[in-house]
Amino acid sequence: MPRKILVTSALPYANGAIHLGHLVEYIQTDIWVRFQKMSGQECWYVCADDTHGTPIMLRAEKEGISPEQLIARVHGEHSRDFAGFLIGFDNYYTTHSPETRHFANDIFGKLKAAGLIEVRSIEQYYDPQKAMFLPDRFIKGECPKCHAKDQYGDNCEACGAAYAPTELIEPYSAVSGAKPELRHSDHYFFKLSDPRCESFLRRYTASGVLQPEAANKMQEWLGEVGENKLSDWDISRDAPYFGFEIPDAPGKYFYVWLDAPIGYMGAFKNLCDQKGLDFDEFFSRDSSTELYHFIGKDILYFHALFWPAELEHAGYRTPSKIFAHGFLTVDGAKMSKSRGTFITAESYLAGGLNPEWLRYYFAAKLSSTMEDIDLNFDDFVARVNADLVGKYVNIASRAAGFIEKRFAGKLAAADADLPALQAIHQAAPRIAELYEHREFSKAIREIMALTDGANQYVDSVKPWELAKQDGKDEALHAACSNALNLFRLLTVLLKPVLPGLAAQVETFMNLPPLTWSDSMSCLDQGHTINSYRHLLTRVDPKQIDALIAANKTSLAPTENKTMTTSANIQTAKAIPATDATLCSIDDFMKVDLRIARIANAEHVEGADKLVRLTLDIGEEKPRNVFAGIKSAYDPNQLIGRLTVMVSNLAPRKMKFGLSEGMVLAASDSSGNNPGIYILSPDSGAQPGMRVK
RNA sequence: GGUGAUGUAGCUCAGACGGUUAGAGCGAUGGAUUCAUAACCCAUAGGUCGGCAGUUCGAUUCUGCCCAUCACCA
Repeated sequence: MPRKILVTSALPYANGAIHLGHLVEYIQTDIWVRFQKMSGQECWYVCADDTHGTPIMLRAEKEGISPEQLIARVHGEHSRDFAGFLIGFDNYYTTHSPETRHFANDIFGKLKAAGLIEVRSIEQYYDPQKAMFLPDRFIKGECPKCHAKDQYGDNCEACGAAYAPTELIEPYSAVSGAKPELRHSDHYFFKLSDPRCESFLRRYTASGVLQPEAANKMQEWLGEVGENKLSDWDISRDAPYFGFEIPDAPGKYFYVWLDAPIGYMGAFKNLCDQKGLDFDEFFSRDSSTELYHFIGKDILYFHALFWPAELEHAGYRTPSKIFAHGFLTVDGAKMSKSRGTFITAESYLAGGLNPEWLRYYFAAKLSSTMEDIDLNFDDFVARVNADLVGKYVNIASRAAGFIEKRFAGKLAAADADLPALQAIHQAAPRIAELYEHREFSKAIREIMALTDGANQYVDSVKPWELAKQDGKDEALHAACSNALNLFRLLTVLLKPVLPGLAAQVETFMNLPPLTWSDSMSCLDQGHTINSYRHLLTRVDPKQIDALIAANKTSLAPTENKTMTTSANIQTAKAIPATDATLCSIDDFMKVDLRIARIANAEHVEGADKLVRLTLDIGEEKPRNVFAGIKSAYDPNQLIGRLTVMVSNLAPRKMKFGLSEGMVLAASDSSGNNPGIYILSPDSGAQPGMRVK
């Protein structure tokens, strides 16, 4: 009997782009789900956009569109980004849906009937100009502790102090700038302090649904027995608010954090309706199915306290496990827009980087703990290139040519006793355990050790020598067939992480979709493969540079200046050029070519062909250069690239400003081949280096 | 400020219930090789396990303090 499993990732807010930090979670979840599906379990993966709340409302207003239009657009963007990273949701829905509204009303009604909802008057800042109550984040003022100006209403970024918005000195509305006034309003509260909730949560959080670190954290929030540290949760907001209006409470809306997790149910209900699944089988109190939430550690509070308490007391099942992961840092530091490390999913894909590189890298670093993981770009390049291209893909590349050329694509029987092959068969169940327990980094470590074994095998039988010797056809056939069998097995093990690559391998090797049980078998004698094409390219460090540059919101001043002044030109005597069409070395040396970093590129208003480039060649001030490449390049894609410029070309005054040099580009002067191609140096070149 | 996590070779990480020479991959260096996208194979070098103090016959592993980084404090 397959297990029946429902899996969710946290709902991304419909107010911003998906970035690499988000992707840690979706990739982690997706790998786990793919592993379950490959293993024959009935596993459903749902998610949705989190669409409600004041920030959405205000953002839409600012853009001059309705909130519905905004969330529809963002839903498209998010779906595109997730698809680009091969995140295989069974349903990617929205919380602004009839299903979510239904369950929000339903849960609220049941909690109310259970006496766990209370109406209470609270005092809150109100913006008289916008005629709305202000969330803490929309009130600014002077920090009461350190007196830093323009701090948010919940805590101070300067000194880290936490306080209530009413403690701010000289508060003002971040929406209108008006001075907010305190007003009373009735709010609905979920009575988390009720003894029923407390005793349930003590049991629940200690029952093994949480990672040990998370359970400890909960203990801290729950306090000692009898301490009753839990306070009631304010779940309503006043109009104007983009969300669901509370039944029988005109002008009162569910707080976005109430309906967000309920969105899991909404998304799943919607899937059930599409697929004919039984919703109750997964959500009724006595359900024997499994429910898992993958989340970031920052939202543990909502998922481990509020959410289970709501479900429990509304008569639904509670989550089987809550899996919290850590944050992503980039090159050891928090993601930063100014450093260009706040990298969006869109820019990664647009830069031509392979999503499976990132999937592999994250897998190689993820564990079951809440520890943060670091994306170190040097490590990223080294790891992807060495492990995936150098080791794994290399096995197929080494063997496929011989099979194709010498044996018409037909495989010989695999040697079942081959140690490298046996090692994989034996390791597969252990690796399955590691996937199951979300110890992906350990799984990858094991798989790569097996991959090393496969390369060692190829090295030991030396097919390239066999190929040159007469009468060794059988040995050559066996060696390459074994290698390809090893490659197929490794592909099975990597498939949860690299589904796209695995699909390519399935095509190349002429296989039905690989499942986990295939890790225990070998291909039949005579199995025919298709011709091999490169499965994966290397990461070029230049792509990383371009990616970071493309994500820089404001250009930092030029770093790592290279010196350009001491060019130290050789003045050796050259043989004078005899032919007028030839150019002497001296002539050539007059042209001072430099490696330039395109610090900025932009359209030129009114120009048909020109792009304005800001080029860093290590000088104090970057050069302004106009290049006639508009027809071939989108300025945004140029930013951060290295190219070659003539740095000592006489400056030329143009209609749009002074051009202080030129960039080199290739084009076909006959016009037979359209297009313009600017040059790129090999990796390692630095801005300011001379080209000669 | 309080609480917690982390700090091990150039990089990314394992590990040690305290005990002889602390591991892996990558990188570096040397060799071998050329089937494979200069990939692969073999070997070598590199660490006083963040700092200080304590417990102990013995600590990198336990305790305390300190430093750094990160997170949480609804």
